[in-house]
Amino acid sequence: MEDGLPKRADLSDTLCPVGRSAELLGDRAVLLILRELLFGRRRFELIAANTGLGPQLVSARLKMLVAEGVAERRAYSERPLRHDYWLTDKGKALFDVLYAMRNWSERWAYEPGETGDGPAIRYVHRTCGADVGTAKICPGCGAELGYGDLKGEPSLALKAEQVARTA
Amino acid sequence: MEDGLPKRADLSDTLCPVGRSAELLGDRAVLLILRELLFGRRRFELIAANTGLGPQLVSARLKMLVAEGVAERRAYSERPLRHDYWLTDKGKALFDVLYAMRNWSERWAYEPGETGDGPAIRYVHRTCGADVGTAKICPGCGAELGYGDLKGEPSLALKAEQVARTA
DNA sequence: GCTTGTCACTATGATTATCATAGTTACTAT
DNA sequence: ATAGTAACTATGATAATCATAGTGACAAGC
Repeated sequence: MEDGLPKRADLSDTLCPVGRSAELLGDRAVLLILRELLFGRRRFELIAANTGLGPQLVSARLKMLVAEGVAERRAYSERPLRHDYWLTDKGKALFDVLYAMRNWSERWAYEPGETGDGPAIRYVHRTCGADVGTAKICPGCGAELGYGDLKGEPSLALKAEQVARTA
Repeated sequence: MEDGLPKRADLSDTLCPVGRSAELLGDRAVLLILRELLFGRRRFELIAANTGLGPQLVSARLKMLVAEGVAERRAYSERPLRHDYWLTDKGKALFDVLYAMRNWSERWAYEPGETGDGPAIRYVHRTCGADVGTAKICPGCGAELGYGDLKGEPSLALKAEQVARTA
């Protein structure tokens, strides 16, 4: 392997929409990298450090995400020549999936008290300021919540973990 | 391996909610099995046939899903003794994630005309009858859409594929 | 009462992906 | 000239997956 996803029974041509996205999203590395990109962490080394994935895996998956049109590779410096990765519109639309994952986890994946109190990440609607909790539509203004609409505030415990990871 | 998920860098204790669910959902087999369970296909052989996964993988993942409290193993016949798998509330809540995946695919994952015309699966809100398209809240009555609220009608092309798979 | 069939699995060996670690390239800064 | 930084590539050990075949418990037909 060196150019993307594992080669298993191929589901990319199934007509089932869940099967199709499962080909892309049913991969731990991809989900973690998308998380980083959605949070605006675009540089290779940052992604590798925050996800704990080896550079070979990060490299393979980023290439695949670019090939799939989910991400774009851009030069952010000419000398020295350096590249980073940005989500395309197709990639940004995956926010909904990761947000649903986050909501599920906040409700079902923690022991009581594990995150201090309150959620692991608190999300606030940028346009109206309401704390959205784990809602799909803003409890403050009723708007649908999509890419770019929310501002996340990690709990102290999660912040500490993130600092430890990149140190 | 024989008792669940691959043993990679462990993320199940990360405080990040996306990381935590990625440990569960970042696996093609798990997503496909959840799709089957959400569609009410509960028997082992049906799941194996519809997903195209080998029985060893199906077995390992179902065990893990039961251990995680996402699914439950029930006897549906005493003689002969036969078991099938049901989603728990924790499992049913994953509907939101798979529905987000479906919505993303319908918008981004098909070539024009690939599904005939219209979506690969048409969803109708059970309580008000509206076609929900790819909305997060019902365009007919404004209700939030969750597990059990929708009735799916696969396109002719998808139906044909499903029949071919189990034949 | 013996064969065939069904269903939920388990066993096995070849193939393929992942992990940890180290190394490379192309520059900048001291 | 040496050290540092960022984005990777290379390598070998380990671990997961795939395809295929087989098992155990029963039912149904001849």
